[in-house]
Amino acid sequence: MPELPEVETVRDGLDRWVTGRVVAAVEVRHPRSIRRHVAGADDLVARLVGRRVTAVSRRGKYLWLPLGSPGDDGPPDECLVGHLGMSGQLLVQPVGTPDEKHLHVRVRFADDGPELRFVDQRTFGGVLVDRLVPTPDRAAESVPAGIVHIARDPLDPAFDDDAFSARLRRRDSELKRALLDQSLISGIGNIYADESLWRARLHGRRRTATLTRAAVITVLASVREVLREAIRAGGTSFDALYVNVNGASGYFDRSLAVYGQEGRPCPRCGTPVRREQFMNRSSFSCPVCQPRPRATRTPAAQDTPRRSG
DNA sequence: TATTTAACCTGGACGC
DNA sequence: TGCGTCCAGGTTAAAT
Repeated sequence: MPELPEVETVRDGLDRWVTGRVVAAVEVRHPRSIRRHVAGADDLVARLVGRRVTAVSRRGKYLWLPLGSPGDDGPPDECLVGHLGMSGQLLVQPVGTPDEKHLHVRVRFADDGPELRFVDQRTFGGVLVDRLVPTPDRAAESVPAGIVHIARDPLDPAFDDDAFSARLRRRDSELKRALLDQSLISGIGNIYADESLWRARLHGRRRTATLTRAAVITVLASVREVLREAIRAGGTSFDALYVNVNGASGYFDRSLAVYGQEGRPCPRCGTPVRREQFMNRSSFSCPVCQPRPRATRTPAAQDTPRRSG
């Protein structure tokens, strides 16, 4: 599933393949993929054609391509925003390559070179054109207007560890829930939350208000370690749903300690990894390295029975 | 106001 | 073989 490492891998690929190119034509094949562009497909196309992609930026799981205008050297005021959802792909394909089954948006460039395709099986992702606005904390930076509520991600040099620690500890919530809250810290999804918590030896149901500042810093260090390793591996691919812009899979799935490893030995202590239900998701952890906090040991928190078969 | 839950969506896996 | 059900999970509107 596309979390920060997968999105960063895509961003890096797009930067190499589309930055500096001018949009010649756009084809919207599935309206759901542009549902967040409320003005509709015609407006989206009109805002893209003739614009030059000046860069490829990212915050958390969001990507955007700032759009320059011919004859205007000023900073871009609009951008093409993309979110991959659960199964979205941004592919760079030679013109004439057979269409993918779930190809929803195609962008052709004036140089007749490889085209950009948005492919999405489950259509949770999408693209839109949005205004670029100054970030609340740094006026010199800009982000798409629709994602100003998204927090900086932990690999952002401007991420403030102390401010995050203070906000986290003020919350009356659970640690994993907080790590998945993109308005608090962005880029982390179910996979890397579980892997980070395992490295930090903390259970996801640990109450945030009970964490010391040192514990929060340990969690942040684990998160960064996992994310950086995953980026080096090109992301995590369980199936064909996540690939880079050239269609290649990442291989961080070989390094996963607990996620998807139910019943297999914990790499640290050998205890079988457990699976629990949490926030309508599966959570994986080590029963010994990550004991459940006693106060939240409720029937609902018990291990999920294995599916028969 | 802060926090939690449910719905959205598709296709593969599995049981019958 | 075919049908029904479960499951994956990021985001956000709705509920608590």
